[in-house]
Amino acid sequence: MTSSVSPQPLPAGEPRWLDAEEQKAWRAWLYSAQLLQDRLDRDLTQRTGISHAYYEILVALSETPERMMRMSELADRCLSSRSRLSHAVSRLEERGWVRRQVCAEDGRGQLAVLTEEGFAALEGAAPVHVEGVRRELFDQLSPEQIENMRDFGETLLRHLDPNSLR
Amino acid sequence: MTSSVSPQPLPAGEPRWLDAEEQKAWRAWLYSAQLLQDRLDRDLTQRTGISHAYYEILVALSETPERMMRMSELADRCLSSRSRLSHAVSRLEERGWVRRQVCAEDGRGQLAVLTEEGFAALEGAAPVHVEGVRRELFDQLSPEQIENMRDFGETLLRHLDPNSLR
DNA sequence: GAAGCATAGTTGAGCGTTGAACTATTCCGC
DNA sequence: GCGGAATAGTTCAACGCTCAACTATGCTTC
Repeated sequence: MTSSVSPQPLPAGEPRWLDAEEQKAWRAWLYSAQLLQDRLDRDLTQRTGISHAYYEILVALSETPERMMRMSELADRCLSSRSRLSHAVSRLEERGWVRRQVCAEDGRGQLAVLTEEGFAALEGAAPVHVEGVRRELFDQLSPEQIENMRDFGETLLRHLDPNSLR
Repeated sequence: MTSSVSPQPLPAGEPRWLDAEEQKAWRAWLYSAQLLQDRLDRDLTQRTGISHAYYEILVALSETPERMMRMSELADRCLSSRSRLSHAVSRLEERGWVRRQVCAEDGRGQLAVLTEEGFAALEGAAPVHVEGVRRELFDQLSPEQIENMRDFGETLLRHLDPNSLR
């Protein structure tokens, strides 16, 4: 958290406070999202030694034909800042799961490449991950609720990040 | 992330992989949740100097009659570990927004007390926070989608944390 | 009332994230 | 092809979080 406060213009007039029903809806979403992410991350980390953040990086790389990707593209794909991704890839390099390679077409660029060891680690973690998502999310919801979840997510994504609905 | 891997029993048999539609629903939820939390936290932090985590602590304290709460109760309310909350309260103490006070009924306990300065900081941040939640969330959704969001959240909360539906 | 155990909270070290400053390369206009 | 702007990625320092170890108080049972 930076401490520099730059007060930007807020809409004038009384704040549009949430009423009791809106509060409940907001809290239900916030708490469920935090608890679910926390539970899945904890479960995956404890069982496989791979945090959800690292898992996402490995998945992204594994889904490309050559199992490699430009650093910036990988950062976007993982909703990560470049700095954060750079640190994370360094740590994955130490584990021998990813290596860096200068990009042939652009001398400024780097490619993150998934190693065989990295792919094996991902193969080990994937069943644990999918089982967690099933157990904590899909198994708890009706088909209609799942459809609503998707509709809700896609609506928000259109607003938050128009480029992310690939 | 700890690196100690303790392989616990997974259900035997083939993993129940997600099909294409399930993948889309899962990703829509995950990305929207991450982007929304990120956007709200960033916006609040930049405009007020108060992160969402700190904001939640101040709100919890402000909602009690005496503007004070036991550390553990506050941790539960904020979906926080005790350690995390203890660190956070220390940092809020440095800002003069919270102070600690030994609990009269239980010598082991501590009360976190919201100071006048802390309350003032909260009053300044609240309009910014609610405006963010409106702009990024409620304003993007139909009444039906809002109802679905609540239903979804409450369903998950019953599974994840049966005590959290006050 | 002492021993053993449970509970409340803090501390410290290590890891991860953040935002700003920095290096290196490429692109653009002339 | 030169100078300046833009882009790609890394590094650093400060902050925050996690887990485990620790202190201190209260509870229970004999």
